[in-house]
Amino acid sequence: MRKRHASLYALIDCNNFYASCERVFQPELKNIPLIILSNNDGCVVARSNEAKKLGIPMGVPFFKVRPLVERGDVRVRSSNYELYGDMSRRVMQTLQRLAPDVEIYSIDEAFCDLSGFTDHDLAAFARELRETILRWTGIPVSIGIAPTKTLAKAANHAAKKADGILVLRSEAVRHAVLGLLPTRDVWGIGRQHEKLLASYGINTALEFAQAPDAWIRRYLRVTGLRTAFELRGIACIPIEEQSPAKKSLATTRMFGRPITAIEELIEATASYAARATEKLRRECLQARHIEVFFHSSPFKEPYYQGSASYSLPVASDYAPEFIRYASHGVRAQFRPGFRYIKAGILLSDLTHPYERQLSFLDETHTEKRDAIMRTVDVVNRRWGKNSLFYASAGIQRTWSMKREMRSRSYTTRLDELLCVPS
DNA sequence: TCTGGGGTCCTAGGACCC
DNA sequence: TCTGGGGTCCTAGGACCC
Repeated sequence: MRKRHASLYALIDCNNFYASCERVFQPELKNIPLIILSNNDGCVVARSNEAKKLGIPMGVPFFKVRPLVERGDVRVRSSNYELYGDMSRRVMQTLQRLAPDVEIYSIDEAFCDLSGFTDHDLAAFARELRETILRWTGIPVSIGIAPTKTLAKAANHAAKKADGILVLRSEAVRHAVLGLLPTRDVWGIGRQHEKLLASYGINTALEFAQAPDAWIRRYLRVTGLRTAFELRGIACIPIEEQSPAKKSLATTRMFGRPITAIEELIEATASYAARATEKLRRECLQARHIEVFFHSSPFKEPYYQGSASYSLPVASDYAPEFIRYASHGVRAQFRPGFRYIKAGILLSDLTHPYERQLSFLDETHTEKRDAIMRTVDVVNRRWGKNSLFYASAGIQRTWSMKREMRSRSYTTRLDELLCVPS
C-alpha cells in the first residue's frame, strides 16, 4: 500500500524574465532601470526591478514613458522572442533534471509536484534549484511552495519581495501571506472581479477565501469557487505534465500604421493566414475552422470591427485554401472609410494525429493494460479538471464539459482503446 | 501621433429535436 | 384545445492567464 502524502506544489518563476534574458547577454544592463517593449514597440511588456521602482506599470503604452527614456533614466530594448524562447528551454531543461513532475506553465513559469518532501528536504531543494538555475542559465528565479497551485503562486509572489524562497505550509503563514495579498494578485482574479469584490468590501485574498461558497459561486462562477477552495488549501488543480492538445491557433498583428485600402487588408490577412498555416504544419495539426477579423482603433471614433468565419468541409493545412477564405471574408465585411490598425486569423477545430497516444500499441501484451490505463488517465485529466471538481463540490455539470465528454475524437479513441482484443 | 500577441475556460441564449 | 420540458448543438461574448 502506497502511503499518501498531503499535496505540495512548487511554483518556479523567472524574475522579470525578458529583462533578465537581455541582461545575460548585455551585462551592462544590470542594476539599472530596464524595460522591454512589445512587437511594434507599442507598450511595455517587461520591467526590471529598478524600472518597477520608478513606477512604470506593466502594459503601459511606450509614448507615456518615452520622456523617462529620453532623459536617460531608463534603458529600453525591443523584445526578442527567439532569445526568450531559447532561454526558457534552458531553464526548463535544467528544472526537469532536478525536479520531479514538472509542468511547464508558461514561458517563464513551471510547477512541480513535491508531495512527500519533508520540511528539511524542501529548504535544501529550493536553495539548490535556485542556485543551479542561476549558475547554468544566468536567470534568477523565485520559488513558492504550498499545498495548492494557487497558494504556490501566492507564496511565490511573497517570495519575490523577500529572499526568493517561501514555503507556505502552516496555517499561520497562510493567513499572513493571504492577509497581505490584494485580490487582484490572486491567480484567477482579474480586474473585473477585483472591482466587483471591492464593491462588497473584499480586498484581500484572505477575505475572499473566507467568503461563503454560495456567494462566490453566484458572482464569480465555478472558476472563482475553485480559486477560493485552492486558497483554503484544498487542491483542485492538478499538475499536468503532458500539455493538453492545442485547440486553436492564431496569427494577429497590429499594422503599425492605419490601413484604409481593402487591397492592403487582403494582403495582410493573406500573409497572416500563411503564417498560421506554417504553425499548423509545424505542430502536425489540421484545422476545420477559420476566422478572419480586422478592426479600427478601439480608442477612436468611429470604430468598426469586421469578422467572418468559415467551416471547411474537411480539415486542412493547405495555405491557399485558408488564404482564399481570408480574402473572401475581408471582401464581405470590409467597410470603406475606416482606419484599420489590426487584423488576424484564428484557426480552430484543430485535429491531430494520435501518434503520442498510439505509441503504446507497439508494446507487448502484458504492458497493454497499463498502457490503456495510462491513456485513460491522460484523457481523464483533460476532462477531469472540472469533472472531479464538480463532483466534489456538488455543482451541476456544465454544458461545455458535457460537450467535451461526447467529443467524437476522444470518445471513439477511448472505445477503440478499451475494445482492443487482448 | 503613439496602446502586444497568443491562448483557455465558462456561461447565456437561440435553434432545433423529440 | 391546452402548449412542456429536457437534451443537443452552436455561437457570441466575457472573464481570465502569460
